[in-house]
Amino acid sequence: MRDDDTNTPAANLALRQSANAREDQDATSKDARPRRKASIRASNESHLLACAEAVFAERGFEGASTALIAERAGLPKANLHYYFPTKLSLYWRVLDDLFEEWNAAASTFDASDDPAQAIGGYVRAKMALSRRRPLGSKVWANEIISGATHMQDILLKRVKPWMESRVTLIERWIEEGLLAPVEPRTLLFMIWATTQHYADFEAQIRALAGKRALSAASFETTTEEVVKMILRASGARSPHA
Amino acid sequence: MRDDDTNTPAANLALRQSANAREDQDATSKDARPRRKASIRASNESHLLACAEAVFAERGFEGASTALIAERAGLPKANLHYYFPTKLSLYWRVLDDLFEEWNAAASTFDASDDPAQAIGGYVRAKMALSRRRPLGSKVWANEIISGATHMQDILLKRVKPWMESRVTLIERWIEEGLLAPVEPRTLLFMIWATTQHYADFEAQIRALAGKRALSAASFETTTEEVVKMILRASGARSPHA
DNA sequence: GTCTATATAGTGATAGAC
DNA sequence: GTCTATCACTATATAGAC
Repeated sequence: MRDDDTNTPAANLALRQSANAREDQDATSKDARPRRKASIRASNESHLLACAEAVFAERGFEGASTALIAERAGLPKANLHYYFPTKLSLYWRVLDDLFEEWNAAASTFDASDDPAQAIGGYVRAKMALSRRRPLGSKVWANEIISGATHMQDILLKRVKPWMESRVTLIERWIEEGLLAPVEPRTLLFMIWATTQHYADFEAQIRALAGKRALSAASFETTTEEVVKMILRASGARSPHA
Repeated sequence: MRDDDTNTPAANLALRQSANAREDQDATSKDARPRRKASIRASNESHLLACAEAVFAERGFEGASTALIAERAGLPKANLHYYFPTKLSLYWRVLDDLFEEWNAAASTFDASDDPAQAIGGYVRAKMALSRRRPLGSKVWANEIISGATHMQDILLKRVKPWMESRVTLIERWIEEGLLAPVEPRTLLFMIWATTQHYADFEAQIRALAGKRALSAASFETTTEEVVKMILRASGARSPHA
């Protein structure tokens, strides 16, 4: 929600206020008051979450300050602490949000029984996610680099089970001769690393390959290039060929 | 130098002092004084650099504090500022150090005219570096994620020229039919992303694959698995086959 | 639900005795 | 070359008027 207006505090404030105003117009009936309040809360919270994602991405958890997040959101710091009592509670909400997106992309892995389709589709979904929400990917990366102290639960209870079942699936594909005898986890790590690189190492890619390399058209081409290379790496064959 | 004693301040102090004592024993001649002083400086500086690398890796530049770095080194904060006037100067020294290692690994790319040898050797060198100095890789990753503001010079003047010439080389291999028609930069990014993942995402790998996955023997196997997959992805053929 | 003012602790950096 | 004491500043978080 409004995840592209995280730059100047002034612009943010203007957007935020017009959004509130729009919601106020609908609030004409008797029961409007609680609905409007709820809307204000929802609007401010999601706006703060978007700004927090940007600041956590740029400076990590310890380096981020609630003052800077509030400033970007065009709100006083005390307001931020009204919605999110502690910096950690705000951070957790951001991480939780990110996992939901991760999970949505993960589900594309099961879209087909054909390994080339499944893996190709998953790589495309991960590349699209890197493109659409690079800041989120950076927050995740920062969290893992810093030791993943706040993500042990997500990793162990949510990500690990997903990985285990996908490992089993990949092993079956190998047995059926549809994939080269790869180590399934190594393949999955390679997919994650390569696709997330286009979000996390954006600044390096820009410096080395020029910003045109990150244009929409170029990103499409790169995505298909990555798909091709990952499929070759995994030795995927069509089941009916 | 002593890059594995960055855990407890007490242990660090003990090691540091015994190192100094060892150096003091050699300082018996007249001209020993300046040499001993130089040794103290060199020893303290490199010890501080090692501890700084660990703290910058865990918390990023903004999140790291000179107090914490000094504490890990078993030195008072004022001492750190005696050797490194500002936090930024310390950070730059760490980045500079890291680039030297990056550069050493990069040179392995030119060890052979055979693309399979060159690429395979480079992947092994990068995996070995991830294994030997994961904290350094994390500092680099953190710096790029945060926008690479302090690394523009290194990226543009050192990394980019290296990449350009390697792109030309890869394009020649493709013309000669020794490589599949891949986009050279996409291949290089894939190599970097995949190999550095084993350093930067250590915590995630540990959580998902268990710590035995990061044992020495397992890492060797994984390295060869990664080499195999990258070579397949690039479609490398031997020039004399 | 908003926001000024502030409590308390930590920050980078320095002075100056040893 | 070492280290205590301290400066000016910023951090998270809260109180309490509006």
